[in-house]
Amino acid sequence: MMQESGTETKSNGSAIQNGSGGSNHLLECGGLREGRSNGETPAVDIGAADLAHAQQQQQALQVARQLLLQQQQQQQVSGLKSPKRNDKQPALQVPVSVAMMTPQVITPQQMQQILQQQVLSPQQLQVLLQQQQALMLQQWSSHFFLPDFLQQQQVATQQLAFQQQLLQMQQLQQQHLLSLQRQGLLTIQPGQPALPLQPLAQGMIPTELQQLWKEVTSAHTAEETTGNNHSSLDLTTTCVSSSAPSKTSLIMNPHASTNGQLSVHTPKRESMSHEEHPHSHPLYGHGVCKWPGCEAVCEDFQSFLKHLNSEHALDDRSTAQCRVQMQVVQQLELQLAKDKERLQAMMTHLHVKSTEPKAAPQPLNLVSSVTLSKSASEASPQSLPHTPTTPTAPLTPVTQGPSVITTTSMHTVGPIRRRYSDKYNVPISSADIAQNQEFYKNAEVRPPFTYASLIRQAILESPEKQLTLNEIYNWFTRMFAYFRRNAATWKGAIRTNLSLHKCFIRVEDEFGSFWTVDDEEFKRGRHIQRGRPRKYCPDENFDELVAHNPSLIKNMQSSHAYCTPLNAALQASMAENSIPLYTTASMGNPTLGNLASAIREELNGAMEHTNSNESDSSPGRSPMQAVHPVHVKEEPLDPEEAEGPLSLVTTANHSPDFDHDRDYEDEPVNEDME
DNA sequence: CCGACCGTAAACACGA
DNA sequence: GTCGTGTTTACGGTCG
Repeated sequence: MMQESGTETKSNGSAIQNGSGGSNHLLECGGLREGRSNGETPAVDIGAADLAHAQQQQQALQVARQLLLQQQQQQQVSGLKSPKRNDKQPALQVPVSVAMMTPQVITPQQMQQILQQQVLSPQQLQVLLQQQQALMLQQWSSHFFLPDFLQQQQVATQQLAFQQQLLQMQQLQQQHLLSLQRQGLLTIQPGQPALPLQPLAQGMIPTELQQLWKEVTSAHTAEETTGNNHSSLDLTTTCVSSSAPSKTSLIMNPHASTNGQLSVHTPKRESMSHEEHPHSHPLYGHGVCKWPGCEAVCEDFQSFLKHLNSEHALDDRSTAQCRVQMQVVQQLELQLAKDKERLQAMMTHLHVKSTEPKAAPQPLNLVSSVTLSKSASEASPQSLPHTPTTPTAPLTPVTQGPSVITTTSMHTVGPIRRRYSDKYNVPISSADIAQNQEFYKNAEVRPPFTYASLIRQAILESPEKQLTLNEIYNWFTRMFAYFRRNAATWKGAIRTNLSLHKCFIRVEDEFGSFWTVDDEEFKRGRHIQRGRPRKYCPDENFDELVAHNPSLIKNMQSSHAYCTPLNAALQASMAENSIPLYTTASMGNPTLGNLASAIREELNGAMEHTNSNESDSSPGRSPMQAVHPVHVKEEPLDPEEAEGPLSLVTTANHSPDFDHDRDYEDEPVNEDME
C-alpha cells in the first residue's frame, strides 16, 4: 500500500502512507490539497449518549432499589410482630413528608403505568415514589379515601371478627411471602412449602395460623438477617455481561443472579446494622416513628416501641396500611424489574457494541477466497435490520457478522449485507459505519455495504467531500480491517465502482484528480450501463483541450454534455450537492479554492440558466464543463429529456474536437434503454 | 426465469 | 518497462 502514495505525492506534495490507519491530515496538511485529502473520519462518539442513558437508568434503578429496600423493610416491620424485627433499623429513610404537597392522587395502576412507560431520572423517580407514598399514606391514615382494593379490603375487615382479621393478616403475609418468594428474597425450605399455604391457611384455625405465621415469619427473618435477600437486590454491577434475562429471572432471584458480583455495600451493612444496633428499627428514625403516615415523635427507642405497640397494633387500619405498603413495594418491584430489564437490554446492547468486535476475533473468515456474495449470504440471513433489544439479538456466534447498531434507530443487528439497489438505494448513514467503526477496524469482517456505499461514505466523510483514489484506498484500509488484505482485489473493485457508478464524479485539477459523489445520483442508484461508453474520453483533441484548461474535468460525460441542457431534476440535484461539494475546498486552499469557486460560480450560473435550454455559456465558462459531466441523465420517466439539456457548454467548446466523440453519440440511446 | 445489481477479474489505455 | 489510475467488459452469484 505504501506504493500507492506516488500519485498522491504528485498531487499534494506529501505522501500518504498511512494505510494502516494513521491520520492522514497530519501528513497532508502541507499540501495544496490538504483540504480534500483527508478521508479520515473523526471518531464518532457513538456510545456517549447511550452510556449516559444507561447510567441514568442505573441511577434510577439504584434509587428505586433503595426505595424498595426501605419499603420492604417498612412493610416487613409493619406487617410483622416478630420481636426479632424490632431490633432492626432501616439504613435508609424516605423523607415522606417531602412529597406531601402533591395534591394529585395517582392510582397504583397509573403509577405503574407511569413507571413502565418512562425512564425516569433518579430525581423524578424518587419524587414520584415519595409523592405517591405520601399520598397513599395520607389517604389511609385519614380514611378519607382508599383505592378500590383498599376499600374492599377495609369493608371486609370491618365485617370480620378478630379471627377473620388474623386470617386476613395471614393472607396478606402469604402474599407478601409469595412475593418475596418470587423475588427470591425468601427461600422456602423443603418442609415449609409456601405455595400450599394459601389453601392450607384458609382451613386453619386462628391459632394454627398464628403459629404458622410465626414460623414463616421467623423463617423470613432468618433469611433476611443473612443479608442474602438484600444482596439479590443489588443491581449495580450485575447486569452487564449477563444475557437478556427472562421475566422471571429479572425478579431478583438470588439463585439466578450468579453472574454478577453482588455489590456488598447496602445489604450486609443494613443487616449488620440491624444486628449491631439493637435499638435501631426500620420504623424508627431520628426520633420519629416511620410508620407510614405517622411520624409520631418518640423520645427514645423504648417509647417508640411502646408507641408502635399501642398505635400500630394489629387492627384493620394497620392491616390496610400494611397492605398498601405492600402494594407500594410491589409496584416498586415491578418498576424495578422493568427498569432492570430495560437496563439489562441497554447494557447488553451497549456491551455488544463495545466488546463484540474483540469477542469475535475471526468472526467470518470470508477474507480470502469467499466472494462477497457468499459472505453476504453466510453473514446475513436477513436483509432488514431488527431491533437489537430483542433478547435474541446480540450475539449469534457463527453466522453472525458484525452487530450493526444504529443509534438513531438502534436497530440493526447482525450481519446485514446491505445492497443498495436502485430501488433501495438508501445511503449509509454515517452512523451506520461509525457505530461499528471499532468493530470493522479490528475484525476482518467484510462490511455489509457495497463498494459504492463505502466509497460514498469515504468521500462524504472527508472534509471537502472529495478524495483522491489513494485517499479512498486509505480510508478503506483505515476503517476496515478486512480491506487490509487482497488489496489488488478490492482496489480494483473500487476503481471499477468509481467508474461504473454515475454518482461518482471524477474531477481533475492541476494537481491531479479526485472523486466526488453526487448523493442524489447515488440515491437513485443508477449505474452506468455496461457496454456503454462512459467517462473515459480517449479523444486526443479533447485531452489537449483539457490540458489547456486544467480545471476542466476530463471525465465529462460524452458529447451530449456539451450540447444538451440539464434537466430540472439534475439541476436540483446539482444545486443541492455541488455547492457543499466545493465549498470547503474553497477555504484554506487558495488555488484549489479559486478553482472551486470558479466551478461553483459557473455551476450556479448554469443552474440559473439551464432551464432555458439556451446555450448561455461563454468560453470563459469552461470550468463549468468540468462539473456536470456525469450526471446528465436520469429522469427515468423521460430519459431522453433528461439526457438532453445541457447547454452549458458553449459553442466555443463545441468544437470539432468533440465530434470525435462519435463513440458517444449513441449514448443517449443507450441511456434511454436504462 | 429474467433482469438488475454486485463483486471480481482481466484487458486495455494513459500518464508519470 | 513499471506503476498508478481509470475504463470497459465478461462472468458468476444474489436478489426481487
